[in-house]
Amino acid sequence: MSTDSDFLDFIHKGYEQHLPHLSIDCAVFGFHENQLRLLLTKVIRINQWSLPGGFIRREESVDMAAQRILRERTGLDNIYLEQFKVFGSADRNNTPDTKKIVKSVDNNITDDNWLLQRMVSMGYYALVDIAKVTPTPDTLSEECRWWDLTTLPPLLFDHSEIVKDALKALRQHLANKPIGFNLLPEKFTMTELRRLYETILGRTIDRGNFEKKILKLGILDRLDEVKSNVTYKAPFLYKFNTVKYQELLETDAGFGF
Amino acid sequence: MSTDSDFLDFIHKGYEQHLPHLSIDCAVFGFHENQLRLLLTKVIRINQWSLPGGFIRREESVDMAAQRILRERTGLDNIYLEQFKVFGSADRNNTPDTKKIVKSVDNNITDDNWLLQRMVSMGYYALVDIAKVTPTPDTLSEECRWWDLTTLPPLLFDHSEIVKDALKALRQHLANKPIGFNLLPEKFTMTELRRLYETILGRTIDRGNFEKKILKLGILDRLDEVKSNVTYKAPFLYKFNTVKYQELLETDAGFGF
DNA sequence: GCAAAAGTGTTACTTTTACACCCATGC
DNA sequence: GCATGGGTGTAAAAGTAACACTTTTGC
Repeated sequence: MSTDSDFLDFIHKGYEQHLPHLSIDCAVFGFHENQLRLLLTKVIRINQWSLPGGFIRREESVDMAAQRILRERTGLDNIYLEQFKVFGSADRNNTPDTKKIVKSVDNNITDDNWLLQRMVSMGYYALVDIAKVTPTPDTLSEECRWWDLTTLPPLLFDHSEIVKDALKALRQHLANKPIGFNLLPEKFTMTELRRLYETILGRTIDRGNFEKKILKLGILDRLDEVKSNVTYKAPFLYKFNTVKYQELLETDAGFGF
Repeated sequence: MSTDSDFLDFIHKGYEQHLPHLSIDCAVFGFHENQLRLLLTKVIRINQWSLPGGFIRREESVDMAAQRILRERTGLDNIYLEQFKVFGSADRNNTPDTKKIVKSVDNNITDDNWLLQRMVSMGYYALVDIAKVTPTPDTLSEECRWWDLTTLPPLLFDHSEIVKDALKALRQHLANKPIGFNLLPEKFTMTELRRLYETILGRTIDRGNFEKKILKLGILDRLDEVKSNVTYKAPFLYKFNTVKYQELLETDAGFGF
């Protein structure tokens, strides 16, 4: 689907390969300089930003579709993904924009085109290490880049609501499961982890208490290594222990910050 | 859709009114004699039990569809409903049963019939006061009744997995939000409420501590009324305070039992 | 009186919170 | 030295868990 003719084919006959009326929208979160960031794509012609998204191929599961879509946007495999809500209003994508986008490619497209139909969207959020991502626009987009979550532009359709709900789900999950690590590089300091929690939960957390609490979970391994190039006492680096993490997930243990 | 010809019409042309490839499955929970119960429908011809479910009309939202479907099965309006997961495997309803059901009504139906296509299902769970429900089969079912959750029959498709996940979501939510009241009648005793929690969470809870904790939330009003016809000291009746409940939901307050 | 379950209180234990103290580093 | 942030400890407060004592009712 990289050439123009492939693209026209997708618009006209995409329903042969994809399920109609079903779409996926992903809120991809990253963390950089103590700020939560969101990956957005700029839709062609209408000059409007939207969440990365796509459709479900007839032979793939919904979860696999989300993984595939994000692989295309980020270059990453095995992304941490959570399907948090279904967006199913009858009129959520019934806006002039929808026609404008499609007709900008082929003005002969009729109103019964599959892309102009009602779409029920599966909302996912993803947590990624921002340094590993290569933002890549899709065929319907002219740009793909990170935005600071505090200064988002207006978004397509109900995508602002999706972001709001994704953030709510993320906060809820973060307070109950140790998922924050997915936003950090492999090695990180205790303060980096704490800043992440503070940013997402929107409040400060006592330094000493945070360290005690998170270490007691037993899911962090302290390395014999400190962060270099700092102008103060070099802090230890920690690594996330996947084995103990899995154990913790299964026990459903509380984790309230 | 009550006569046979309406039904044939639904099979042949239902896609005109409904979204294809999308279905809804509901795990409806009730509580009776200290047991959690589940509402099931028996599918015609194949002698198999399944979750109540249905399809989404083109003009209604997914949530409204779920409410409508359960209104038809239970006679109740404004049911407490939670969309907890999407079931989106590519082959989840690709079984001989699917054809058998549809072809039992009209043997001329072809494999491209909309009901035989892949279905992505929105999983909901519902909490109802079992005494208010009038179980009513739909056109594809010959029976609709309550089952004890501990002795469920084998279920259609992946419905057993849906039930398992619904129960998991219910446990998770119950421990964080005061939603259990939806399973009880308007007036209830403290012990009835505690038994409900014990049953769903699968463990005993100290009587005194439970009472203290739940009263401190301030969402229960003790009535000047006691339960009658008991052979022991008559316990007070309590009523659920909707106003305070809403406040609590908004504050996202913890509620860990 | 006795059994059963309600209503309430007491105490020990655990967890959380707030904050303090000293350490290492670069300027 | 001193400012900055790291690493660790402690004590008060809050919350939780275990259980005990009394009350009411029907038999």
